[in-house]
Amino acid sequence: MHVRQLAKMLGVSPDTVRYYTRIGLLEPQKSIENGYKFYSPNEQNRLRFILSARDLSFSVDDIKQIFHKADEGESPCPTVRRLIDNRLHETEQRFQDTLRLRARMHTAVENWGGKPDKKPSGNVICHLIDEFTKTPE
Amino acid sequence: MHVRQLAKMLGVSPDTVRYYTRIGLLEPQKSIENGYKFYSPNEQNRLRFILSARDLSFSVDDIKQIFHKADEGESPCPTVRRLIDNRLHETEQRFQDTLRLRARMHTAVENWGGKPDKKPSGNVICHLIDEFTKTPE
DNA sequence: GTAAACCTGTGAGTTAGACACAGGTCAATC
DNA sequence: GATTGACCTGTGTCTAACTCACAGGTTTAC
Ligand SMILES: [Zn+2]
Ligand SMILES: [Zn+2]
Ligand SMILES: [Zn+2]
Ligand SMILES: [Zn+2]
Repeated sequence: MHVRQLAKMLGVSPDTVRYYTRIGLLEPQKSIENGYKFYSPNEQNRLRFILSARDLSFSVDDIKQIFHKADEGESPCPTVRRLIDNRLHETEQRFQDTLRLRARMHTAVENWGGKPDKKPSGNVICHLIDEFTKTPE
Repeated sequence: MHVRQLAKMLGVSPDTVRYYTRIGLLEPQKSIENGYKFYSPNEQNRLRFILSARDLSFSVDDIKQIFHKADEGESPCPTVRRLIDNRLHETEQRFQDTLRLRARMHTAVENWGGKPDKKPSGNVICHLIDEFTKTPE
């Protein structure tokens, strides 16, 4: 199975498969004849796993660590539990940040609704942005 | 005013100021004597504006466009209104994505709480991740 | 046989800075 | 005046997770 077919089967772009291959997450056999990469059922399964882990926000480096454990025959579960704790904290942080940002942006747009356009002058580059920042209440 | 002093005054890292300078958002005068960059009050004001815009999620490229308008004496306000609409959609998308991800992760961690560690076998690399993906209900 | 359509691997580009580092500058000594 | 050490500078390189560009190889249709 070549890169495009595998990509289509699992619903990702060929470039994504190429990327995972390039960094060593996938190790297809290389055809001597034309240099094309051939993905065995085992590699297909590995990609499936990568995508499952990705959907839980595991990073590529996390997945490398998980594979490393599994390839040595050890249980990757402790690693997985430890890693997802980090990712959970990150996600919570990102969630809170995005929540705050969204509120700020909504407030700004509402404030700007009744304001006219103005040309820049003196220190004021855009009065919308300048004034919104200076009066945050 | 040199890079470190300016950075400290506005609460960002010197590298951030250097970055904005490198990409042309700031244009300090260059001392002929020692090559150090000198930031005038006008440049200081520009950095203040950059940081205000950044806090509303305007990208560096957005800010370039805003500066371009303002430098030509035109009102950047229409540009600003158009750009923030895009950023608002992006932020909303990111918010929803993060919300969903957070729920998925919480569910996963709860499911994994009562499960033992297992060694990899056959097609299963990590049963926690594999089984969670396959039984999403 | 040839032309077009399709596919491949590799190299480079993307964001918004962070980090490393060789060297320049400045104040306080001696 | 020379020297030491602390501090500061610009420039080059690196990051995550891909996406895009591109020269060339392969397959199919006629
Ligand atoms: Zn496991
Ligand atoms: Zn924790
Ligand atoms: Zn404006
Ligand atoms: Zn809209």
